[in-house]
Formats: sequence, C-alpha cells, structure tokens
Amino acid sequence: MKTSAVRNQIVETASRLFYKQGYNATGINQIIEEAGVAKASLYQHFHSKEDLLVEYLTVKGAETNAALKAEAEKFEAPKEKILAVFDFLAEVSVQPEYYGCNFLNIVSELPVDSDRVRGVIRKQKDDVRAMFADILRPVHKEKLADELYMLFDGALITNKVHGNAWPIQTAKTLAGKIL
Amino acid sequence: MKTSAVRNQIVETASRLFYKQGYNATGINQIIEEAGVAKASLYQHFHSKEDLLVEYLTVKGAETNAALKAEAEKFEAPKEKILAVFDFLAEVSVQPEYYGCNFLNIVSELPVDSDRVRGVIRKQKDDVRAMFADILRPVHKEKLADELYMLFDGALITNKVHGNAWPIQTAKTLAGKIL
Amino acid sequence: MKTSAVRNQIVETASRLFYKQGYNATGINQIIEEAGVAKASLYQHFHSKEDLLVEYLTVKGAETNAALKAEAEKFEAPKEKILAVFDFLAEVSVQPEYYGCNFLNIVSELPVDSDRVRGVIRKQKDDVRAMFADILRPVHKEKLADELYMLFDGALITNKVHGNAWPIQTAKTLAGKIL
Amino acid sequence: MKTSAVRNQIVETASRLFYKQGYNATGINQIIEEAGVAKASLYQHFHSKEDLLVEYLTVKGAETNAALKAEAEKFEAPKEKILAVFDFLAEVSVQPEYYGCNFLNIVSELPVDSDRVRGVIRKQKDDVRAMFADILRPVHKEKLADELYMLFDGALITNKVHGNAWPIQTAKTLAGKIL
DNA sequence: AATGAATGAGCATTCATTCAT
DNA sequence: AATGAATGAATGCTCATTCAT
Repeated sequence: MKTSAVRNQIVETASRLFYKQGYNATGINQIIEEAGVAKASLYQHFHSKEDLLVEYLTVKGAETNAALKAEAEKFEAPKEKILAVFDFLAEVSVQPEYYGCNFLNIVSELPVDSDRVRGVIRKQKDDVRAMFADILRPVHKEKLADELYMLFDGALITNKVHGNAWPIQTAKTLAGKIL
Repeated sequence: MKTSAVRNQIVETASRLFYKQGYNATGINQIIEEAGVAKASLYQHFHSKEDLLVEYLTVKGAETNAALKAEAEKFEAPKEKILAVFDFLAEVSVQPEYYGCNFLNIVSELPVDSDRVRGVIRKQKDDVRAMFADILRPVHKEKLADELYMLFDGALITNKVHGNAWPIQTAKTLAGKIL
Repeated sequence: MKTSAVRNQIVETASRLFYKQGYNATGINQIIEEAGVAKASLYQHFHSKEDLLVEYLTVKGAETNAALKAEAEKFEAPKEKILAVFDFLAEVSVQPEYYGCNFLNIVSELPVDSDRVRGVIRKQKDDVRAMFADILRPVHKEKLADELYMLFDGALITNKVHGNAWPIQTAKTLAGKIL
Repeated sequence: MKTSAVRNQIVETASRLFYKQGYNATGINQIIEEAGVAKASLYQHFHSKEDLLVEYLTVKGAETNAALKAEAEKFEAPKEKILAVFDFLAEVSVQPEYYGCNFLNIVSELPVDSDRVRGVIRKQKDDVRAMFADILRPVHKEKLADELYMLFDGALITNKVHGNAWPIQTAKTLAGKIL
C-alpha cells in the first residue's frame, strides 16, 4: 500500500513549502512540524529529502498535465485549444497562492549532477511539448510545438521575474501570430 | 578606494560559486576557503551574504549588458542586430562553464519578500528589454521589444531545463519570423 | 518523560557554568563539550540558550526556597527562624564553590527587555519575601518582611562585592535589632 | 596629555553602552560605530576592552562620590546627611535613563580572576562606606557605617531586581530606625 | 595621532540523517 | 507503522585584537 494518513500529510506539507519557499530554503524540521508527524516517520516513507522532492514534482507534474489537457479539450479547433492553454496560465498566475511554475522554480536549485530530479522536471516539460504537438498534428502543424512550448516557458519565467501578467498576454499574442 | 585584493578575491569566488552551485547551496565557509581569506574579512566588505549576492548580480548585470550591446553593434540593420543577440546566446550556451542565465538561476531561490535582490534582477532584464526597444525604434518596431525579450528569456530557461541548444535556435527562428 | 541522561547532563553542566562564569561568558560550545553531548542534542531539549537559562534559574529557585525553609523550620520562634536564615547564608557563603547569589548574579546581565528571565528571578525573590512574611505572621510582624528581605539581598550583594563574610554578619545583627 | 576629542568620544560612548547594555553585551564594533572613530584609534588609547571598562568605572566612581557628598553637605546634622543620601537614591532611580548601580551591574559579569576591575568597584564602595563613617564620626556613631552601607547596596540591588522604588524607601526607613 | 583592512577564534542556531524502542 | 532522542557537520555572523600605512 502506498498511501497512509501520515504519508499524505507529509507530501501535502512538503509540496506546499517546497513551492512557496523553495527546496533548499525548506528544512525537514519545518515539514514535520507543520505536518504534525515525527521525524523518523518521514524517513520511513522517504529515504531522503530528495525523494520527497521527486514525489512532489511527480504528483504536481501529473496534476498539471491533466489540468492543461482539460482546458484544451474545452475547444475543438487546434488553435483555440492552444490559446486556451495560455488563457489558463493567465488565470492561474493571478491567484493569491501562485508563486510561479512548480518545475522552473526548482530547476535552478538543483546541483549540477542531480540527473534524477532534473529528469522528472524535463519529463513534465516534454509532456507539455507533446501535448502541443498532439493538438497540432490533425492540422499538420506539429512542427510549431517547440516554438509554442518555448513561449509557454518564456511566459512563465518572465511572469515570475516581473510579478506581472503582461508576459502571458504577450506570449498568447505571439502564439496567435504563428498559428 | 573600493577595491582591494581581498575584496576582489571574495567577489570573484562568490560569483563563481553562486553561479555554478546556486545561492542557497553555497556557504560562506566555502567562499572564504576557496578565496583564501578570513571570515571576518568577508564581513568587513559585505555586511551580509545577501549583500554579496547583490554585488555579484550587479557586476554580472553590467557585464552582460555590455556584452549584448557589443554583439548588436557589430551590425547595422536592426533585424541583424537582434538576431546577433540570439547568435551570441547560442555561442555562450555551449561553453563548458555555462550553467544558464545568472539572473534567472537566482530568481527562484529568493524568499518571497526579497525585494532588494529581485529588484537588481528585474533591472537587468529591463535593460535587455530596453536594448531591444532602442534597436527597433529607428524602424518603428519598438512594440516588438516585449515579444523579443520574452523569447530571449524563454530561450534561456528552456535551454537550462533541457541542457540543449535547440531552444535558442527556435527562439531565433521565431524572432526572425516576427521582425 | 521529561528527564533523560543527556538532558540532565546539559542542565547540570550549564548550571555549573552559568553560575561560575556568568551567562554571557558561557558559550554553548563549552556547555556541550563539558557535558559530553552533541550540539544538536542540546537544541532538541532547549530551543535556545535563554531557555536553558530559565531552566537553570527555575531549578535553582526551587532548591533555594526548599533549603531556606528547611533551615527556618529547625527553630520554633519566628525570630530564631529568621536569624537561622542569615546563619545559613553565612555558612553557604564560605564554601569553596560559592560565587554569590545565583539570581543576583544573572540579573545584571539581562538585556533591558528580557522580561521572561527577569520574571523567574523576581519570583524567587518574592518567594523569599513571602517566606519572611509567613514566618512573622504568627507574631503580627509581617510588615518587617520587606526590610528583612532587603537586608537579605544587601548581605548577598555586599558579600559578592567584597568577597568577605562581614556583610552577612552585619545583616544578621541588623535583623536582630529590628525583630 | 590624557584628553583628546577622540578619546572623550570613546569613553562617553563606551560608558553609555556599558551602563545600558552591560559589559559583555557591548561589542567594540558598536562602541566605535556610535563614537564615530576608527577601531585602531580605540586601541591607541586603550590597550584592551578591559582598560576601557576600568576607565568607565573610575570616572563614574569619582562622579558618584562627588554627587553623594554634595547631597550630604546640604545638611548639617549627621542623621539628615545620611537620609539625604537615600533621598538622592530615590530621586535618581526614577529617572528614565537609570538602569541600576553602575558598579553592582558590572560586578556579576566579571570573571572570577578579574582582580583589577573588581578592585575599582570595591574602592568605590569603600568610598561610600568611608563617607558614611566620616559623617557619623562627630557623633561617635561611625560603627553604624557598615550597616548603612549594606542598606545602601541592598536598596540598589533590590530596586534593580524589582524595577520598583519601594526598596529605597524601605532602606531609608530602616536607616532612620538605627540612627 | 589616526586609520582602513585583515584576522583566528568563537558565537548561537539549524542542517539532513540515523538509531533504539 | 510510528516515534523521541541523538548526532556530526554546517549555517550565517560577531568577537576582541593587530598590522601596515
């Protein structure tokens, strides 16, 4: 069995803190305190802090993929599907508990040799890229997927830097141009 | 006089380590050890680790602005100037000691309330944006500056995530399209 | 369970050092070294050095109250009880490991805003004052409690300043006069 | 020449801080910063922090002796002179910048082997004791000097502990009784 | 006489991890 | 499955003092 009340508490708390504060800035002590579990309980479920990070990223990756696809599926035409993704970004980014992209936030904190974690992040981003390609394949424009995905991440990081919504609109505009 | 051998050693070493390992993952102890100076000497020149970070970002910001402008000035036509900037990115990003954008690397490590450091980063990015606008003004296309700057940062972060040169080429292609 | 071998070692060692050397002059490093425990073990039991100080003062306060009362109870007459307290002071103050009053020693080291620690000290002193009043109540002389308590502390501090037993005898004499 | 503008600044600042914050809690850095002098200038005038403490205590000792004598000399009768000293204490102790007795505050911070500094403090206290004896000699009551001095210090330390004026009144009352 | 720069040793506190129960 | 206790190593920062100019 992979789930338990304690394990869930740990993952939820760690996810919240890793997202809000960053990975390195979040200590094991804060996690167990806010989760209300014992330190040894955490290490029973996760061999290391990095394992907990991987769990966080994996779970959020699946959630994010599902959310993006759900938005796209609200429309029929490929172009509209794509633009809906950017609209979704715009919507999410103004929510009070939004602190940027879960995955881009972590990537700069990783040690150079952290292939395992970087792999999880890369996979989520490749899923986005693949989603764009899948959407565009029916109209034989799948070659635009890379450009759109780069606009997607550009919008996210620029929004993070400036704390402002304009980059997402700019990305959407640009996406509209090339489609 | 603002310079001294010790101060220079500190800034150089801290810059190298902050860039390669990240800010939080780099300790004061490592900096002083590799710089070969006493701990109190570091704190004579910088009141806190954050001050050292600000110095690093400020210096790199000026250097980066100068380098980008130097590349652009090799050409006459605005479009060529812009594309030269992306070519420069492509060139730099394959160098062995390249670990991504100095500024985007740091931005995700910052506590939410770190306005001072975030301000330095934002300024450097605004300088890039302004540079694009300055280049395009003669041909009355300065409204494209935001889109180009977003492509610029999108290229940098996507390159970081995937450890691959394709995003920079993709960004350049897209830049060419809209110019 | 509130006790453990490690915790006891920490409290005993810290108490000895705080008493002999003072609070500010005693470092955490010396405490853990002489106690033979790891630094993190200390912080498992006490959130801060100040918490350890509070523990020391609280324990010593209880011990001191008990000792003083035990001395007083050796006699029947209120006057004899009171004088017995001063005799006890005289006895204790010539012991080789006597370095003055645990509580008065600390009070001058406290930052002006240290209400918590100062409260512990004040409480112990109020206990002494109350003890004097309790002793004197049967003979309706409880109004002398304040004067006697002030003599008590005067004896302690003057003994500390001069490293000599005379102040305690002088205080006892004066106490005898007013009773 | 023993005086200079810089030296005066140092002594004044150190005195203020040693008094308000205590000796150990006051760092050299804070002194030179608030005094507006260079660190090496401080060490030119005082070989060590302890030397600065001795200077502070010596100067304050002389000032205190003079002030107490000035109060006593306002009256003719020995008893009135003595009571005037306690009235002076009461007056001083309610001033906003009063933090207790300069000398008793320091005595508990001293390492056990600090004979030099302890000697300065002891001298000042002996001066008070001698003053009481001098006042009482004309009426052949100089044997009360020790008791009065002990009341004097008892009033000061008890006032410090409780942050309240009552101990000084109590001491004065007691002094009146025995005179 | 005065100073800015430099230092080794120490400060209180927190890190991620392990172990015995 | 869950825990409280324990740890070695590292954190960012400050200490009083000295040196070269």
